Amino acid sequence: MSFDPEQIPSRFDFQSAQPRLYQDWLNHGYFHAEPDPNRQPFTLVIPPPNVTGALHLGHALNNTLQDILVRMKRMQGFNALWMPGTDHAGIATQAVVERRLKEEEGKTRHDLGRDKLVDRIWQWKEQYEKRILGQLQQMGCSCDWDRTRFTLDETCAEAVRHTFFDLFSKELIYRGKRLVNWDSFLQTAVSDDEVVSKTVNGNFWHFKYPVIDPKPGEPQYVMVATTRPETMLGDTAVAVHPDPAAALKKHIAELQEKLSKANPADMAEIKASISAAKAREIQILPNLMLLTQMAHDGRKIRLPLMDREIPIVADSWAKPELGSGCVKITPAHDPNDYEVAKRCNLPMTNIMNTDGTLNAETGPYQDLTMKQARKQVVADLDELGLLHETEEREIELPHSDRSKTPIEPYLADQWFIRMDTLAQSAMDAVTDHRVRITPSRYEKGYLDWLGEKRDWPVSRQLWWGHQIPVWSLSCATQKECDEIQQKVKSFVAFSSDEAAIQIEPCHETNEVKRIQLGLPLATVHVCIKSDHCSLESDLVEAGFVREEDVLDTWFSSALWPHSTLGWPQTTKELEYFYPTSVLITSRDIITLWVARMVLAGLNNMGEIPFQRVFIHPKILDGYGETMSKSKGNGIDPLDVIEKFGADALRFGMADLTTETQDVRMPVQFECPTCGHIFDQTKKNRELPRVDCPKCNLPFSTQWSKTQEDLALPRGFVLSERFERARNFINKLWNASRFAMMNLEGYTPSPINPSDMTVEDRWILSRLTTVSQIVSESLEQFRYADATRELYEFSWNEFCSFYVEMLKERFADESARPHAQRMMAYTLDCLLRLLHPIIPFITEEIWTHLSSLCPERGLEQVNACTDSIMIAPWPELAMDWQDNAIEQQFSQFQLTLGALREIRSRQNLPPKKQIQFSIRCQPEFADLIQPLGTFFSSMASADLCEISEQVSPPKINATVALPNMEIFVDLAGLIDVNAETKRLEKERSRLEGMINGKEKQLANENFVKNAKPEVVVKVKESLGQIRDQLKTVGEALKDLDSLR
RNA sequence: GGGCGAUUAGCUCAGUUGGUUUAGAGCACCUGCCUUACAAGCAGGGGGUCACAGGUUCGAGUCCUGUAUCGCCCA
Repeated sequence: MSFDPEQIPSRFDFQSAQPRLYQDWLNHGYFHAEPDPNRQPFTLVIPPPNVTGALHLGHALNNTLQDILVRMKRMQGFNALWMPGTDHAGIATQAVVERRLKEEEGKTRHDLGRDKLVDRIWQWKEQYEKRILGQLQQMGCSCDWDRTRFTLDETCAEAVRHTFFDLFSKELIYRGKRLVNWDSFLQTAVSDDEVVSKTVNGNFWHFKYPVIDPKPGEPQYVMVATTRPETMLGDTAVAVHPDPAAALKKHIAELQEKLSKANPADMAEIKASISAAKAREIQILPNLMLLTQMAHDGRKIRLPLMDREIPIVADSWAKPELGSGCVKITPAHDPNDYEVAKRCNLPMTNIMNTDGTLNAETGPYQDLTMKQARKQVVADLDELGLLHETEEREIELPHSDRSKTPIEPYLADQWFIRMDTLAQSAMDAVTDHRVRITPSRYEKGYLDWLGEKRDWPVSRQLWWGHQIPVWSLSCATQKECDEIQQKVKSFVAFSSDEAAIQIEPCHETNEVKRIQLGLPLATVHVCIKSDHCSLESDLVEAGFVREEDVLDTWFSSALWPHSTLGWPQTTKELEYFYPTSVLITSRDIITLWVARMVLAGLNNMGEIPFQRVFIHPKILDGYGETMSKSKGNGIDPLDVIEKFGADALRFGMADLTTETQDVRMPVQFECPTCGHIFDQTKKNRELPRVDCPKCNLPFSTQWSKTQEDLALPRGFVLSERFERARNFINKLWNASRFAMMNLEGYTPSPINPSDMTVEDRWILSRLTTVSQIVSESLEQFRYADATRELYEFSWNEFCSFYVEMLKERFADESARPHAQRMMAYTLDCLLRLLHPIIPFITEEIWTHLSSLCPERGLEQVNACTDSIMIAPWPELAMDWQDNAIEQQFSQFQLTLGALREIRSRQNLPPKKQIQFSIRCQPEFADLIQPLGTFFSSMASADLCEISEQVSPPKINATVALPNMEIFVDLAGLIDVNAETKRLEKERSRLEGMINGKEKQLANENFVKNAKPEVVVKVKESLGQIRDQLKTVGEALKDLDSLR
């Protein structure tokens, strides 16, 4: 292939290059990995994005980091597998589809039925999965697409089923009545993690419950208060503290303790609390003590409206320092009351239907919604004269994160995973560092959460998900129960490898009550291991009914590292690629996902799922708020790719990946009409149309709804933070372009060390250091360090110095072949180091470079690989690191900088050639001399003389460097004032430093205590600075004489 | 209430175990340049009592304590 380097455009056309290069990689199968015992594997599983919606910037960050790592490992020779896939995200996806169904067709899921709804969700999934995978591809992700999995596909389903069966058999899964967070809109239980607390305006109602047959001196009523009066219909007790006097005393003591440590601002408030508590000791304590006694005597009160006798119980949940000191107990609808009921052995009365209306237990209130019932209950109590007071106050109300409706605590049948041993195994794996979490501070949260060992409720009353493989049948008597078990075991297809039985006794332990309520004695559960088993039909025939509920999404995600590799089948992939090497994810799912993967991996595989976990930062907007579509401050990665290119997106992402936990990214709008970029504000980010402040023309946003708004051009939501990366890519492109323009006639040959110039040795030394730093940084997930190193090196060393210095050598026929080889080799290495971060541009340049120099190398010439993707990772021999050369070069750089500064201060025209001389020791002259000619090309300054004996020209500008004095001949040019100003500034800087150092050395303690080498260093530099000051002083004197 | 983290230039961030010539970068700003790789560029410049108050130390942006503000997570 031949091409004309002059034709290369001065900007990288990423829009045309990206799809072309990506397709090329796909065609060559570079992303695909097959087990190969002769090579070492490196495995990553993608945190499967959920199919609810398109990817956002957080995903872009997450996947960029994974791709960088996997591309580097691939180049390092590992057999690298990046396993891709998506997550079905049960509740989230079903909620989205249901909402659309409602909005567009006015239907509910029940109108459609299970199968049809699930069909709809599959359609949604197909659409979004395609989009998500497309986004990953546009970002350049090198996933092994042949192995793409979905948490609801057949392979994953088999893994889920096996796991469920295994845990069921070990009795680590059980069904029980538990108080769950009930989402009455979606009609499912949601886990604690899916609940968010919101502060809303509410009321605090105070009611009087009449005491039954009060004795003389005893209160007529017990006062209780609640924010949810309708729940009183389900009250089964009223509680009072078992020792209110002691509790109140303790409370006061705690307040006093707090007061002693408080700062003045808070004191008044605490003092007020103390006096209030003390007043209580007088006003309400006697009454409470009386009630406590009544509780012990088994006295009862009459629950109004329901006309039910309920006990007064003694329980420490009732706080004597709060309200009336008594609290109503609604076990089936309040988590705290539920605990009280368990402690006091109280009945639990469920008053709610799954749709949030009241059930038959509530008599006349049946079928009312909670809201209606609240109104009615308050009115009815008021009517009876039992409403004491209504207070207004702000209350914390839990809401479902998915449907945004208030959560109803609700007593329901749920499947649970017993966490004690499983959680412990996952804790041990991190404690003994089989699994290492980076940054390590996140270990604490992981261990704390698992340490609670709370059983994990895994059933969800949804239709989208893995349906629980359990068939159940209730029985009324023990005999029936035994017979049913016998029958199940007699089925032809039954074997204990394929099916397991659990007996769940009725939660109602009171036999009389149980029979009264018509509850079964027990329920027989049969779990079947595999699908399509004839056992299923046998069971159904015998009257068993399959559990309708599906499993929590995290159940299937927990298996991801092994299920994607084919478990429970013993595939060659599983044997070879498991355990995976690294997991990269964000901190909000350490507990939800990471912890569960560890325990599932240990349970199913007997081995950890990954060796290392890297937790990356979270991207916030310029106001420090989480980016989200619902706020309008979300940046679409595709917009960034379209405007800045995928490489810029990736480089930008890597560049902000420091150890910090949050990074801010100010968000801007870009006007589609005039291109003006301006800050997004909390106000304009919510508008359906925005007027450009520059051209005044409106554009549409994600909020546009009306025909009129939608017809407007769409404004981009972007961040200027990607400009730095885009500019860097442009710089690299142009440096490479320059290289191409000068590689004509290149002949491959090993590079002869004796031909090497100072700058050759310098760039090789730097390149060696840089490649080492980049490898180490990426190995330790210090992405920002790697990008910064590469940025600095590419721009400030390679472009600003090495390429500049090569210009002259390319023009010299005799120096040209060597210079070309050096250029080809250096660029080659730099591209390889950059490739994992910016794969597209490096591949494009690689292709160009290879067409001009198909064989290149340093000590040895090799044919380059077809693609940079499969080129080896640069590992330069450490011999190339040369401290002396680097020091020499930095002396040159200092000199050049000084010359440029003088030119600038003196306002000399760029093309005006100047002369200068250097006075220094011979050893320094030897350093600078070989680079002398570059002063001319890089600063239009000719070095006339360099020696110990140089005497300054009559009219000159002087620069005092350590070990060197520079004199720029300014005859006929000098601006005395400018020069005087410059030197005076320099003088005061030097004086300041001398002052500081002298003080330091005058301090006996410093000289005595500091490390000797530090003291020596200070002394040395003081000497140097003094010399410099002397030079500056003399120069100023000379200048003065010119006035 | 508990935990984690942040606070460094107008903005976004670096600053490796305390000690290189008294804090760096990008953007923004000022000056001069279309110097045949790059104006998304080149050369130069201005701008910071490192949130505040104590402490440890010969020496603190860096370590300790407290305070303030902000963010996230958990209850």
